[in-house]
Amino acid sequence: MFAELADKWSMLILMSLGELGPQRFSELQRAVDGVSRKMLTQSLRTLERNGLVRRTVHPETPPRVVYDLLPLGRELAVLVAPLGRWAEERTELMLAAREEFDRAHADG
Amino acid sequence: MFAELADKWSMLILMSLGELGPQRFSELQRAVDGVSRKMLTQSLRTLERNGLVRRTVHPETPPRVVYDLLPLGRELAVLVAPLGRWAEERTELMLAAREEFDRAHADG
DNA sequence: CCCGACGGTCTCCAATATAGACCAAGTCTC
DNA sequence: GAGACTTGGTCTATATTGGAGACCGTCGGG
Repeated sequence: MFAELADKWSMLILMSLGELGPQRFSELQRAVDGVSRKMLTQSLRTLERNGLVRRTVHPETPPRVVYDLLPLGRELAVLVAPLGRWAEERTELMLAAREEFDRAHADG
Repeated sequence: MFAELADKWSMLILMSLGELGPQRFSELQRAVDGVSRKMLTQSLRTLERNGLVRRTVHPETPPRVVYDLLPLGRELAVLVAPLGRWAEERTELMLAAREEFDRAHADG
Protein backbone atom coordinates (compact mmCIF):
# COMPACT_ATOMS: atom_id res chain seq x y z
CA MET A 1 0.00 0.00 0.00
CA PHE A 2 2.75 2.41 0.91
CA ALA A 3 4.43 1.73 -2.42
CA GLU A 4 1.27 2.76 -4.26
CA LEU A 5 0.91 5.99 -2.31
CA ALA A 6 4.48 7.15 -2.14
CA ASP A 7 4.88 9.22 -5.22
CA LYS A 8 6.44 12.63 -5.37
CA TRP A 9 3.52 14.56 -6.80
CA SER A 10 0.93 13.12 -4.42
CA MET A 11 3.06 14.03 -1.44
CA LEU A 12 3.69 17.53 -2.72
CA ILE A 13 -0.04 17.97 -3.31
CA LEU A 14 -0.83 16.80 0.21
CA MET A 15 1.77 19.18 1.58
CA SER A 16 0.27 22.07 -0.34
CA LEU A 17 -3.29 21.28 0.72
CA GLY A 18 -2.09 20.84 4.29
CA GLU A 19 -0.24 24.15 4.42
CA LEU A 20 -2.35 26.42 2.28
CA GLY A 21 -5.76 24.83 2.76
CA PRO A 22 -8.32 24.05 0.03
CA GLN A 23 -7.21 25.07 -3.43
CA ARG A 24 -8.50 24.93 -6.95
CA PHE A 25 -6.83 23.09 -9.78
CA SER A 26 -4.88 26.03 -11.16
CA GLU A 27 -3.79 27.13 -7.69
CA LEU A 28 -2.38 23.69 -7.03
CA GLN A 29 -0.61 23.78 -10.35
CA ARG A 30 1.08 27.00 -9.31
CA ALA A 31 1.78 25.79 -5.78
CA VAL A 32 3.28 22.44 -6.74
CA ASP A 33 6.40 23.43 -8.58
CA GLY A 34 6.97 21.68 -11.88
CA VAL A 35 3.85 19.54 -11.97
CA SER A 36 2.21 19.07 -15.35
CA ARG A 37 -1.56 19.23 -15.77
CA LYS A 38 -1.54 15.57 -16.64
CA MET A 39 0.24 14.45 -13.48
CA LEU A 40 -1.73 16.88 -11.34
CA THR A 41 -4.99 15.46 -12.65
CA GLN A 42 -3.79 11.90 -12.29
CA SER A 43 -2.45 12.32 -8.77
CA LEU A 44 -5.56 14.15 -7.62
CA ARG A 45 -7.76 11.36 -9.03
CA THR A 46 -5.76 8.76 -7.15
CA LEU A 47 -5.90 10.75 -3.93
CA GLU A 48 -9.62 11.20 -4.40
CA ARG A 49 -10.15 7.53 -5.14
CA ASN A 50 -8.27 6.52 -2.01
CA GLY A 51 -10.43 8.82 0.09
CA LEU A 52 -7.71 11.33 0.97
CA VAL A 53 -8.97 14.30 -0.97
CA ARG A 54 -12.37 15.66 -1.93
CA ARG A 55 -13.13 17.23 -5.29
CA THR A 56 -15.91 19.80 -5.40
CA VAL A 57 -17.16 21.21 -8.68
CA HIS A 58 -18.86 24.59 -8.79
CA PRO A 59 -20.63 24.72 -12.14
CA GLU A 60 -19.92 28.28 -13.06
CA THR A 61 -18.14 29.68 -16.06
CA PRO A 62 -15.27 29.40 -16.09
CA PRO A 63 -15.65 26.26 -13.98
CA ARG A 64 -14.33 26.24 -10.44
CA VAL A 65 -13.09 22.99 -8.96
CA VAL A 66 -11.85 22.98 -5.39
CA TYR A 67 -9.81 20.26 -3.74
CA ASP A 68 -9.55 19.81 0.01
CA LEU A 69 -8.33 17.21 2.47
CA LEU A 70 -10.60 14.58 3.93
CA PRO A 71 -9.75 13.28 7.43
CA LEU A 72 -7.67 10.47 5.99
CA GLY A 73 -5.75 12.91 3.84
CA ARG A 74 -5.19 15.25 6.72
CA GLU A 75 -3.67 12.43 8.76
CA LEU A 76 -1.22 11.72 5.99
CA ALA A 77 -0.52 15.39 5.35
CA VAL A 78 0.43 15.75 9.01
CA LEU A 79 2.96 12.94 8.64
CA VAL A 80 4.33 14.17 5.33
CA ALA A 81 4.84 17.78 6.40
CA PRO A 82 7.90 16.99 8.59
CA LEU A 83 9.59 15.38 5.61
CA GLY A 84 9.30 18.62 3.69
CA ARG A 85 10.65 20.62 6.60
CA TRP A 86 13.49 18.15 7.12
CA ALA A 87 14.48 18.29 3.46
CA GLU A 88 14.56 22.07 3.61
CA GLU A 89 16.61 22.17 6.80
CA ARG A 90 19.12 19.57 5.67
CA THR A 91 19.62 20.79 2.12
CA GLU A 92 23.00 22.34 2.90
CA LEU A 93 24.32 19.20 4.55
CA MET A 94 23.20 17.04 1.67
CA LEU A 95 24.73 19.33 -0.93
CA ALA A 96 28.00 19.26 1.00
CA ALA A 97 27.86 15.46 1.11
CA ARG A 98 27.30 15.42 -2.63
CA GLU A 99 30.31 17.57 -3.30
CA GLU A 100 32.45 15.34 -1.16
CA PHE A 101 31.13 12.22 -2.84
CA ASP A 102 31.68 13.65 -6.28
CA ARG A 103 35.20 14.75 -5.38
CA ALA A 104 36.01 11.29 -4.02
CA HIS A 105 34.61 9.56 -7.10
CA ALA A 106 35.93 12.04 -9.66
CA ASP A 107 38.77 9.75 -10.72
CA GLY A 108 39.88 7.35 -8.06
CA MET B 1 15.27 19.15 -2.51
CA PHE B 2 12.30 17.18 -1.23
CA ALA B 3 11.27 16.46 -4.80
CA GLU B 4 14.67 14.91 -5.51
CA LEU B 5 14.56 12.70 -2.43
CA ALA B 6 10.97 11.59 -2.47
CA ASP B 7 11.06 8.46 -4.52
CA LYS B 8 9.43 5.22 -3.58
CA TRP B 9 12.47 2.99 -3.59
CA SER B 10 14.66 5.33 -1.56
CA MET B 11 12.02 5.58 1.11
CA LEU B 12 11.48 1.84 1.21
CA ILE B 13 15.25 1.33 1.50
CA LEU B 14 15.46 3.81 4.36
CA MET B 15 12.57 2.07 6.07
CA SER B 16 14.27 -1.29 5.74
CA LEU B 17 17.62 -0.04 7.00
CA GLY B 18 15.84 1.71 9.86
CA GLU B 19 13.86 -1.33 10.93
CA LEU B 20 16.21 -4.19 10.26
CA GLY B 21 19.56 -2.44 10.67
CA PRO B 22 22.57 -2.71 8.33
CA GLN B 23 22.03 -5.01 5.40
CA ARG B 24 23.92 -6.23 2.39
CA PHE B 25 22.82 -5.67 -1.17
CA SER B 26 21.03 -8.98 -1.61
CA GLU B 27 19.32 -8.68 1.77
CA LEU B 28 17.95 -5.30 0.79
CA GLN B 29 16.79 -6.72 -2.49
CA ARG B 30 14.79 -9.33 -0.58
CA ALA B 31 13.57 -6.85 2.03
CA VAL B 32 12.39 -4.20 -0.43
CA ASP B 33 9.61 -5.95 -2.25
CA GLY B 34 9.69 -5.64 -6.02
CA VAL B 35 12.86 -3.59 -6.39
CA SER B 36 15.06 -4.42 -9.36
CA ARG B 37 18.84 -4.65 -8.96
CA LYS B 38 19.19 -1.62 -11.18
CA MET B 39 16.91 0.60 -9.13
CA LEU B 40 18.34 -0.70 -5.89
CA THR B 41 21.86 0.18 -7.06
CA GLN B 42 20.75 3.55 -8.34
CA SER B 43 18.79 4.49 -5.23
CA LEU B 44 21.57 3.37 -2.93
CA ARG B 45 24.08 5.45 -4.90
CA THR B 46 21.90 8.51 -4.57
CA LEU B 47 21.40 7.92 -0.85
CA GLU B 48 25.13 7.47 -0.45
CA ARG B 49 25.91 10.57 -2.46
CA ASN B 50 23.56 12.64 -0.34
CA GLY B 51 25.23 11.43 2.83
CA LEU B 52 22.30 9.36 4.13
CA VAL B 53 23.77 5.90 3.74
CA ARG B 54 27.24 4.38 3.99
CA ARG B 55 28.50 1.65 1.68
CA THR B 56 31.16 -0.68 3.03
CA VAL B 57 32.86 -3.21 0.81
CA HIS B 58 34.43 -6.34 2.29
CA PRO B 59 36.73 -7.65 -0.43
CA GLU B 60 36.04 -11.34 -0.05
CA THR B 61 34.74 -13.84 -2.54
CA PRO B 62 31.92 -13.69 -3.15
CA PRO B 63 32.03 -9.96 -2.34
CA ARG B 64 30.17 -8.63 0.68
CA VAL B 65 28.83 -5.09 0.56
CA VAL B 66 27.03 -3.73 3.59
CA TYR B 67 24.83 -0.63 3.68
CA ASP B 68 23.97 1.22 6.86
CA LEU B 69 22.44 4.54 7.87
CA LEU B 70 24.53 7.61 8.57
CA PRO B 71 23.13 10.13 11.09
CA LEU B 72 21.43 12.10 8.33
CA GLY B 73 19.83 8.95 7.00
CA ARG B 74 18.69 7.89 10.42
CA GLU B 75 16.94 11.24 10.90
CA LEU B 76 15.04 10.73 7.69
CA ALA B 77 14.30 7.08 8.41
CA VAL B 78 12.72 8.14 11.70
CA LEU B 79 10.40 10.50 9.83
CA VAL B 80 9.57 8.02 7.08
CA ALA B 81 8.75 5.10 9.35
CA PRO B 82 5.40 6.57 10.49
CA LEU B 83 4.30 6.84 6.88
CA GLY B 84 4.82 3.12 6.45
CA ARG B 85 2.92 2.34 9.62
CA TRP B 86 0.13 4.71 8.64
CA ALA B 87 -0.23 3.13 5.21
CA GLU B 88 -0.46 -0.29 6.80
CA GLU B 89 -3.03 0.76 9.39
CA ARG B 90 -5.20 2.64 6.90
CA THR B 91 -5.13 0.13 4.09
CA GLU B 92 -8.65 -1.13 4.80
CA LEU B 93 -10.11 2.34 4.84
CA MET B 94 -8.45 3.24 1.59
CA LEU B 95 -9.57 0.08 -0.13
CA ALA B 96 -13.12 0.78 1.01
CA ALA B 97 -12.87 4.32 -0.34
CA ARG B 98 -11.66 2.93 -3.65
CA GLU B 99 -14.59 0.59 -3.95
CA GLU B 100 -17.00 3.38 -3.25
CA PHE B 101 -15.28 5.66 -5.75
CA ASP B 102 -15.28 2.98 -8.43
CA ARG B 103 -18.92 2.20 -7.79
CA ALA B 104 -19.85 5.87 -8.04
CA HIS B 105 -17.86 6.32 -11.25
CA ALA B 106 -18.81 3.01 -12.86
CA ASP B 107 -21.32 4.68 -15.16
CA GLY B 108 -22.84 7.79 -13.68
C1' DC C 1 -14.87 38.82 -33.79
C1' DC C 2 -11.05 37.18 -31.51
C1' DC C 3 -8.65 36.31 -27.10
C1' DG C 4 -8.15 34.49 -22.67
C1' DA C 5 -9.47 31.77 -18.32
C1' DC C 6 -10.68 27.32 -16.47
C1' DG C 7 -10.20 22.29 -15.85
C1' DG C 8 -9.35 19.09 -17.95
C1' DT C 9 -8.31 15.28 -22.06
C1' DC C 10 -5.61 13.53 -26.00
C1' DT C 11 -1.63 12.57 -28.68
C1' DC C 12 3.05 12.20 -29.51
C1' DC C 13 7.69 11.78 -28.05
C1' DA C 14 11.36 11.54 -24.46
C1' DA C 15 12.78 9.67 -20.23
C1' DT C 16 12.66 6.15 -16.98
C1' DA C 17 11.84 1.44 -14.98
C1' DT C 18 11.90 -3.51 -15.42
C1' DA C 19 13.44 -8.11 -17.01
C1' DG C 20 16.96 -10.75 -18.05
C1' DA C 21 21.62 -11.79 -19.85
C1' DC C 22 26.31 -11.33 -18.57
C1' DC C 23 30.64 -10.66 -15.65
C1' DA C 24 34.90 -12.07 -12.43
C1' DA C 25 36.71 -14.76 -8.87
C1' DG C 26 36.59 -18.03 -5.69
C1' DT C 27 34.23 -22.34 -3.45
C1' DC C 28 31.82 -26.69 -3.62
C1' DT C 29 30.47 -30.90 -6.06
C1' DC C 30 31.36 -34.69 -8.68
C1' DG D 1 39.49 -30.68 -13.33
C1' DA D 2 34.73 -29.47 -15.44
C1' DG D 3 30.66 -27.46 -14.06
C1' DA D 4 27.60 -25.14 -11.09
C1' DC D 5 26.77 -21.60 -7.69
C1' DT D 6 27.48 -17.29 -5.14
C1' DT D 7 27.71 -11.93 -4.85
C1' DG D 8 27.18 -7.24 -6.38
C1' DG D 9 26.79 -5.23 -9.85
C1' DT D 10 26.46 -3.59 -15.23
C1' DC D 11 24.46 -3.69 -19.92
C1' DT D 12 20.85 -4.13 -23.22
C1' DA D 13 16.26 -4.46 -24.91
C1' DT D 14 11.62 -3.66 -24.04
C1' DA D 15 7.65 -1.84 -21.39
C1' DT D 16 5.89 1.82 -18.77
C1' DT D 17 5.64 6.45 -17.40
C1' DG D 18 6.07 11.44 -17.72
C1' DG D 19 6.11 15.90 -20.06
C1' DA D 20 4.93 19.35 -23.93
C1' DG D 21 1.66 21.15 -26.26
C1' DA D 22 -2.74 20.99 -28.98
C1' DC D 23 -7.60 20.90 -28.27
C1' DC D 24 -12.38 21.41 -26.06
C1' DG D 25 -16.77 24.24 -24.53
C1' DT D 26 -18.52 28.16 -22.38
C1' DC D 27 -18.51 32.58 -20.88
C1' DG D 28 -16.73 37.68 -20.32
C1' DG D 29 -13.98 41.54 -22.13
C1' DG D 30 -12.30 44.47 -25.68
